[in-house]
Amino acid sequence: MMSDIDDIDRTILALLQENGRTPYAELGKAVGLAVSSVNERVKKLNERGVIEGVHAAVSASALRLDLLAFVFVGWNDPATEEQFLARVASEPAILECHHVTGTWNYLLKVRTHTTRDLEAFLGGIVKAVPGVLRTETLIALSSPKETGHLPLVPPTEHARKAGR
Amino acid sequence: MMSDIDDIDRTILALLQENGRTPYAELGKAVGLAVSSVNERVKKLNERGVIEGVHAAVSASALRLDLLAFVFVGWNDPATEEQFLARVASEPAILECHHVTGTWNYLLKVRTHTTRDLEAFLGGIVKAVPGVLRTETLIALSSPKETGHLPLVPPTEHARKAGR
DNA sequence: AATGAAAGCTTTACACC
DNA sequence: GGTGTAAAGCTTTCATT
Repeated sequence: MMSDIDDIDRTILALLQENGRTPYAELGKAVGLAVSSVNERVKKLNERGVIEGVHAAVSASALRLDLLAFVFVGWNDPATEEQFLARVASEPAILECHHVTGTWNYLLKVRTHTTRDLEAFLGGIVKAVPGVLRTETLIALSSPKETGHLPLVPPTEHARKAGR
Repeated sequence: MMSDIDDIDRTILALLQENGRTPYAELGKAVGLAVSSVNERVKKLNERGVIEGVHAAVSASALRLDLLAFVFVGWNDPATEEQFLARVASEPAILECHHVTGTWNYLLKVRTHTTRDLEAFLGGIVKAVPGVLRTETLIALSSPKETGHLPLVPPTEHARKAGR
């Protein structure tokens, strides 16, 4: 299959997920390949979209973005959705927006400096998007885990699951 | 102040958030500084922990991690928390774990291949951690926005807010 | 697909401002 | 703090297997 990801790719992905600037020499040592082979594999992982990008993780607290909130948003009129999504796209305080099952329409992950900023944000969402009827906000008191790192199951386990 | 982040730093952070491998020559052109100055600033941003790391973003769909779920977890006995957090730390399917306000204790963000894997995961959490009484799971049907990029307010706006 | 070697970039260190 | 320069390090390409 064209977009197959073998165990070597998984190891490379795991290392680059951890440190996106790991030198190819080090990746090569980890997987037992020459630098040029690693280069070719990484290039292909990028071309295939398996690697979507490399990004610096910036400290929220260093930016004083101390308030993390999850906001459920609901409406009755389906026409509300289009305007809501336009608002979501242009609002940098919204880190994530998920269409979820259950009684609510969407779940937002939002970072602001203070509760006052969050209040202003909530007012903005409800006021700026006609049709939004209700919101429910949960504040994150702490986040023991917060990573974008996907589970790259160890090669052996993966092989076992695939029935090999 | 020691950990002050000026407008030049913000521009650098915004560019590195977008592309963690932006060459210093390009960063320098964007902020009007020499390559060596950019190098020094980035070095300091790393040392100060403003940049927490650089990570490759791996495509969930390429790994067939097609199911994204938010799981609320609740218990009555406070002693449950310690074991729960140990379980969270060692479970790679859990991408995020937040201690939240409201009727639930924690909110988890979880990625699995299928509903079957999610079912196994939920059974594992409840069974493996004695004291966990209830869970509520929301499935993400789609995610119009999902970024770790923090809002780096434009320099002018920031300056205005700071009263300068 | 993988390899080593050469060429081309990028980062880093440093002397100076 | 910033700058340019030189050395070191990393990535990329390519002829070969």
